[in-house]
Amino acid sequence: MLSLKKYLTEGLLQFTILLSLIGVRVDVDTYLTSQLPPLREIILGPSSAYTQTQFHNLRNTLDGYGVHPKSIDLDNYFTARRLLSQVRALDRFQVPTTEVNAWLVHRDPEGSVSGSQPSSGLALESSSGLQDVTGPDNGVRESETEQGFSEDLEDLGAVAPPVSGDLTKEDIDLIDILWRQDIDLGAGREIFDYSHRQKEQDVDKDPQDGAEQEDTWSGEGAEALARNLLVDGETGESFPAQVPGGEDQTALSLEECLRLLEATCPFGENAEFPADISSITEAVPSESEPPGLQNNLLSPLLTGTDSPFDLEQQWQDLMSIMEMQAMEVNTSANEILYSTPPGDPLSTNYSLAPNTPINQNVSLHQASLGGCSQDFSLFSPEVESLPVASSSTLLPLVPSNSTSLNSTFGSTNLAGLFFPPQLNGTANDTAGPELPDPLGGLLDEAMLDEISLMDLAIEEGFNPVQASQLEEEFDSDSGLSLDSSHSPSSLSSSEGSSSSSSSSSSSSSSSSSSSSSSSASSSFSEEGAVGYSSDSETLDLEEAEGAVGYQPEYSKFCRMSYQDPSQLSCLPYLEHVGHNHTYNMAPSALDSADLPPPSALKKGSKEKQADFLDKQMSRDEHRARAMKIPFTNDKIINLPVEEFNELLSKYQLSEAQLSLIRDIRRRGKNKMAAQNCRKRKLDTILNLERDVEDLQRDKARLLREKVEFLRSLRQMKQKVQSLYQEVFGRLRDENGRPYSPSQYALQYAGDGSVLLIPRTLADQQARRQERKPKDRRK
DNA sequence: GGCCAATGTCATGTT
DNA sequence: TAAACATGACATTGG
Repeated sequence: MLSLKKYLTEGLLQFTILLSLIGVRVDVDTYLTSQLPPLREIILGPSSAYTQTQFHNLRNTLDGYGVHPKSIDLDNYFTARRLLSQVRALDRFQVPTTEVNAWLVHRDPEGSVSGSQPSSGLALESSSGLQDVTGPDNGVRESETEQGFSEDLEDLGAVAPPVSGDLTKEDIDLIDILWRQDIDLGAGREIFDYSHRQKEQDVDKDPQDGAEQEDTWSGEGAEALARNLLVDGETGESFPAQVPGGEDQTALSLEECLRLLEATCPFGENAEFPADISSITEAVPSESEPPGLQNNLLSPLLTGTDSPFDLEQQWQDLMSIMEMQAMEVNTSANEILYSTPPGDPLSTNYSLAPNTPINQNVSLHQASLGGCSQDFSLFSPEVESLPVASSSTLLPLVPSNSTSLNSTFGSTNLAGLFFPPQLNGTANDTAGPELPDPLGGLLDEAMLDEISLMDLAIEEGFNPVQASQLEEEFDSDSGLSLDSSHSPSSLSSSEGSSSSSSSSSSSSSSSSSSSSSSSASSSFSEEGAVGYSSDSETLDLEEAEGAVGYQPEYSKFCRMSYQDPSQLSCLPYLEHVGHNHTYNMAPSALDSADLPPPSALKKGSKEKQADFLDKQMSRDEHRARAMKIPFTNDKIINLPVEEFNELLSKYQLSEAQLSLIRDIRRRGKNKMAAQNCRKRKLDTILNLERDVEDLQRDKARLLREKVEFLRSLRQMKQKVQSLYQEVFGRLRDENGRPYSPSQYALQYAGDGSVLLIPRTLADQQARRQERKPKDRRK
């Protein structure tokens, strides 16, 4: 709850208030107290971990906005952007407003990112945010929008009829203004400051200052809206002069709502905004169709049967677009966007490649049916195929203790096993195991060996019930995916694990040797060194793909960087890995190395680059430069001792310089050693982890096999029992009377013949055979 | 301001 | 014995 409060910032509150004012019920408590994890996860969407990544991206790409990652305004920024994106998505997909409202309220910054769960909020937000940066120039976009957006509405099932040809010049001007407003950084940034915005709102509420803007919006509602709008001096955007009163709540259209929201979040997507505004203006005839709007607004997504699309279709569209927007960020978005033929509405409006497959079905189902799908994963086909009755029916076979089972399996007197007590009369503890074995030749030797193995397992504390429970447990553990039968590659992966251990260790040694002998850059290029973060990504990828086994390629990604961190910084996504620890640096050295000359106030690009390199330099590099060491730290560290001494002898170095050089060499070597050590540790841990997984997989497989054996054994026993009863029941003495089971028993002879012997004799033979295994054990 | 992961550094032991 | 390497422990930094 506390974390949620953090996100109930001003923009969010304003939006919530607006929604409530226009009649949408905002039942925050219901949502907050909702104990439905799937819904929560769907709504929560991104986690802080994900947004952390976005910090990097946004900081790198949205420098113009100047939003510091730690700035409290960043929350407003993300919230507002997400709100805007979702509101804009409303007209395209007819997502009810109430659903958007729920997303807002439920956003939890501490929620975990789930790759399989569709995090709609941030997906839109991040992709759009980056899209802003990579966005094309206005001119191209303008033409694209004019051509395509109205068709988009038609194709996406917008409510209003297509109006592509009805765009007035005012509309186009408005679009242009809004684009500039989005691009314009000056005013928008200020609005994110809460106090500043508060002041602005105060000013806006001042009727004296209420310079009303000329209404440039199309549609009937625009006039009414214009009365309440003020003009942003810098962007030309309309701001709400005052919040509509309670009587006019229902009259506030979605368009007005969007504009109000837009006023609070000037960082909105400029890529699609004009089209969206027009789309909402025309696609949602808010005032002319109040009942429909109300219905749309009040009908949550899960019950949206009135929507032009069914629920699944909406989710699929939404998710596909979000993913494709994300893809677009990573690829050359502009080319995709503007090489798209205008006839393809989807790709035109959403900057999508026309042929990009929409394959979010699974994710969408997980989104809408999250809880169920998770639960379903517990019931793997194998578990379901394992009948519940089998566990229960196995129960009679479960020995009360290990010795009884031993005697059961060891005894060859099947009559004592199969006959019910009332039938054979030998079901007492003493007589039963000692009965002779009439059907001893029925069981295969190999099967008996397996059964004896099962005995060992049982003696270790496992019984069939536990085995079945464990089996179910392992099977249900989708994360481990221990069921070998489920994944065809499990055995091979297990083999790969053992081989990978050697491979990783060998590669480890090779990497360390190369790192010590070769230059840093070469080691970097050869090893493709990345930090631990990439390791985790690789692991996540493996888990996401369901591949439990060790991937030999893993060690390649597991290599640590042995080179100067500054080289890592060349890779933007690894910037956070290459820390520049310049602590403990002597102030003099720092000063002499870092302080720019006074003339450096006007920095050129080269100077900036030099500054950047300076910052990337390590502490020892700074020291070496300060002490005017005439060779590079690479040489100092990596040269062999002889060459190193030779190098030192070539120069006239002071004692302080020599001391520093030796320190640099020692520290540099130790640094590499520490990196090697940590890499080895990590490799060891990971290998152990995989070994554990392999062992667990083997254990689960053995338990499954045991259950299967017990099941087949039970079936065989039943068959033998029925046959025994049938044969015994057909036997007649001289007088034509049946033999008494308490006095006679059937016994298989060694040659396969069946003998009818007295029970006492059978008991004696059973005792003898029971002694033999005991003697063997002794 | 605390937590955590990544990294650097030192001391010490081992090869 | 010196050099290189390994490793635990601690410090620092940035998110």
